[in-house]
Amino acid sequence: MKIAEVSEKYGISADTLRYYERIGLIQPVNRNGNGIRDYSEIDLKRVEFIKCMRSAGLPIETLIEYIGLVQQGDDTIEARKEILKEQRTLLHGRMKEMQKTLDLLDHKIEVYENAVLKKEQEMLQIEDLVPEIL
Amino acid sequence: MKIAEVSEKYGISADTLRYYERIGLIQPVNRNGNGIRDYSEIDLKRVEFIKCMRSAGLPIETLIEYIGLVQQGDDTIEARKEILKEQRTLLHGRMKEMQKTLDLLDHKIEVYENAVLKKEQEMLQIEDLVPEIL
DNA sequence: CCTTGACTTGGAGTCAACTCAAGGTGATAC
DNA sequence: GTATCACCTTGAGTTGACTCCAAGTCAAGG
Repeated sequence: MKIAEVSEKYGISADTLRYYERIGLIQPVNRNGNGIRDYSEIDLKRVEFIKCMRSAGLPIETLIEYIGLVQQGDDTIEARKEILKEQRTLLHGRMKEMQKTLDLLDHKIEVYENAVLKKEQEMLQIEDLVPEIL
Repeated sequence: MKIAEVSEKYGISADTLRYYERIGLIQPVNRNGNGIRDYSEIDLKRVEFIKCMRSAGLPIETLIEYIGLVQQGDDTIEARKEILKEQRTLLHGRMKEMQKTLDLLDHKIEVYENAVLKKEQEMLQIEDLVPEIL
């Protein structure tokens, strides 16, 4: 699979895919005869994993460290687990913050909704008054 | 309340508080005789609101726009509501992404946990074997 | 009176994460 | 055979959000 298709498939720009590769966030992708990247199924899995982690805000540096450990083999399993656990904790914390914000947004929207309703009712009352004035 | 206390109270650096004020994210704070900021209760509420929104990743630009509308008075209620609704949708989307990532992290951690267990069991078996070899 | 320390300003510097640009190669379409 | 197109590389530029710096003011303590 060529870079444009991968870009399309995952919604990541080709520039970003190359960038990820050159900084070591994604392992080097195989090339066809002309030096053009040909993403394998495994490469796609890796892209998808990185996309998932990045979309949740895990820092690139941490992910590079993790990928580095993966490449070093089974002796690093414990270390990898620790990284993931730490990131899980951090992620969990951020989600809690976001939930608070979401609740506040909901509350504010509701307040605004009532404010609009109130305004509309006032308008109606004015309209209602018209016949009585007449 | 002086800037250092506000900074302490909310965990936002004094630099950032001044920065927020100069870009219009926080309305100008009253000064005492010597030009030193003296945060009122209302100012604190504003700081807290901004802190909450920023911690969830709402962009500064959007918040500036919102604050601008607030200052323009009641005619902007509808517009404000729309901004908040849009941000709520975006936030909701991000949280869903994060939940996916969290699930994946959980899964991977579990896999690693099992891998470690398996390794330990192998070790035990080797140890078990020793007496039989002897 | 002088120093220390918390505050002020405006502007510059930093950081993460892209994103773009310039210049080059090779396959395909006309 | 030449124009177009998608790809390549390296290095520079951009963006958002701070963060730091230099130079200055003021109040209080020794």
